[in-house]
Amino acid sequence: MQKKKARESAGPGAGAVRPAGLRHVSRISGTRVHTSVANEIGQRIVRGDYPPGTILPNEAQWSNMFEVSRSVVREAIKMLMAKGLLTSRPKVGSWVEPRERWNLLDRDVLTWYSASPERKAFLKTVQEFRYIIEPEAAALAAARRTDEQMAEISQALQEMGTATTLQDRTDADTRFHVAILRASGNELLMPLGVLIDSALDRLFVFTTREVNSLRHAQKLHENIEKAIRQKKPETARSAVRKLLANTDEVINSAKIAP
Amino acid sequence: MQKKKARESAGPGAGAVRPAGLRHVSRISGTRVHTSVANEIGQRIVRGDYPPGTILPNEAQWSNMFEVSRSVVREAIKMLMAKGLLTSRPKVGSWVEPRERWNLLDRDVLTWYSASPERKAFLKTVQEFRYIIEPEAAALAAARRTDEQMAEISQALQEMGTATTLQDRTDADTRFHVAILRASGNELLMPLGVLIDSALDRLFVFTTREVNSLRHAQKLHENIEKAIRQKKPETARSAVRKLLANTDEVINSAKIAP
DNA sequence: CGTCAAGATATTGTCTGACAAATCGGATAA
DNA sequence: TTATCCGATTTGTCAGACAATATCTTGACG
Repeated sequence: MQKKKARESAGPGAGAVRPAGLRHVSRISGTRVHTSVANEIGQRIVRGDYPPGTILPNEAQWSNMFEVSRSVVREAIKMLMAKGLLTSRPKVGSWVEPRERWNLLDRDVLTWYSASPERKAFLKTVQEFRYIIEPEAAALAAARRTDEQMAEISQALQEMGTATTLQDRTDADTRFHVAILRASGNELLMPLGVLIDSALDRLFVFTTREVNSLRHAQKLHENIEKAIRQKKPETARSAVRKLLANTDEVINSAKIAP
Repeated sequence: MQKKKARESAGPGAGAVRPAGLRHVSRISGTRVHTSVANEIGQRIVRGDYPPGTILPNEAQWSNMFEVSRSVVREAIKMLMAKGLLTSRPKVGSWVEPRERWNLLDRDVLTWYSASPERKAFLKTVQEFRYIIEPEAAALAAARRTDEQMAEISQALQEMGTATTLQDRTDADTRFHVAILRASGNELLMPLGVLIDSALDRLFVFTTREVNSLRHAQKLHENIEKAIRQKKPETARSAVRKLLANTDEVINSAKIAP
């Protein structure tokens, strides 16, 4: 999982001892420069620094700002273009596309989005979305899962139970939910795993849960696993709803962290 | 809507009178070369020419194959990378990522996907997905729609009714459904508009519907609009389900077109 | 014989500079 | 006033060079 990497703080490039001046984009070692530039620009756009419709600085300006070559800037811009964040035309430059064109379900865009000012609202939106998707996914999984897929789900559940650190537990939790999406047999549901990933990652902040709460959550997960194992779609559906309701409670009862 | 553009057949570049040889990628005038290259490579990947795990030709080879510069190839590859189709590393090259990493809900990927061999299966998957999403979206819309959003929905409906060509009708149909997604008030639902877009586009092939069938479909749409207008979530939900069921019927009763 | 280290090698990553193409805006002409 | 041309700006494309990185090979050594 590249989640770990994403969690690292991005200090000035580790291995970035460049002849002429330090890189003006934050890099983490091993990352390629165009990726960093794309991250930086993408984050700024999603964060709202450049509202939709705004003309962005031109390639030469980015190139100066970040002290990288124009090719790097161009490759970064192409990546953002591929995610629907912007469009360019000769003589006019690149401008930010309206939000409805953004590929919000893209892993990167979602990451940038989840880090933007309205974190609380974001989490609420994601939860609402999960309410729509996950119960149905579980129901489909209960109807169509293969034995391999079932094993994957069960294993993730077990790893949730035996996890020693909260981080490990969260990772296993994510695997559990994503495995269900996979078992649903609908390819279009799989890309939504990034959502859950992101949600649980955000949720991570809230979880200073005590043991009782954790045990309860575990039980709710077990119910889902059981329903899918026994191939009971309707039971699976409502089990997921219960889990989500519980998650909502956790969010609401927790004080909002910075 | 750039839907029109997507429907054009892609003959050898119109304005592509190049000094040395014709472009080896199909272009439509106005398109940029890197876009065409990305399209070509992306299509091949999604179509299955290069199964996941395969090492792709290297940049120099693409450059030769398409008779374009390496920078163009690189920009194209960056776009595909941004869509999760591939990853590259020095000395080893670029390889196709496993399908679950693909950003299937991306507009382009979806277009390539919908054109790939298993069209029928694709349509079925999309329909199943719509069953999950759209009823809930309509229910949310019924609960939260603003008057502007309502106007948008109603207008699309009306344009559906007065459309003279099947193409116009399909476009209005798409607008209708997307407007509902927008009115749902959940930003994450909006990107799914591309799905509906794609689905109706595919469906377009099937629709040699006679007048009666069209009139019936129109009525079903009206029911949805009415429920949202009257702010009745439960009614909206079931109205959408009825429409989708009708769509399924159309698909199943139609002979599969080439 | 196997294991590890150093070097050769292939491929992407980055830089630079140049020119082409597209397009916007204003100046000019009908 | 409207249409047309022209200049200027920005992205688009090209070419060639070198750097960084990872794989593979080869050889030394235990």
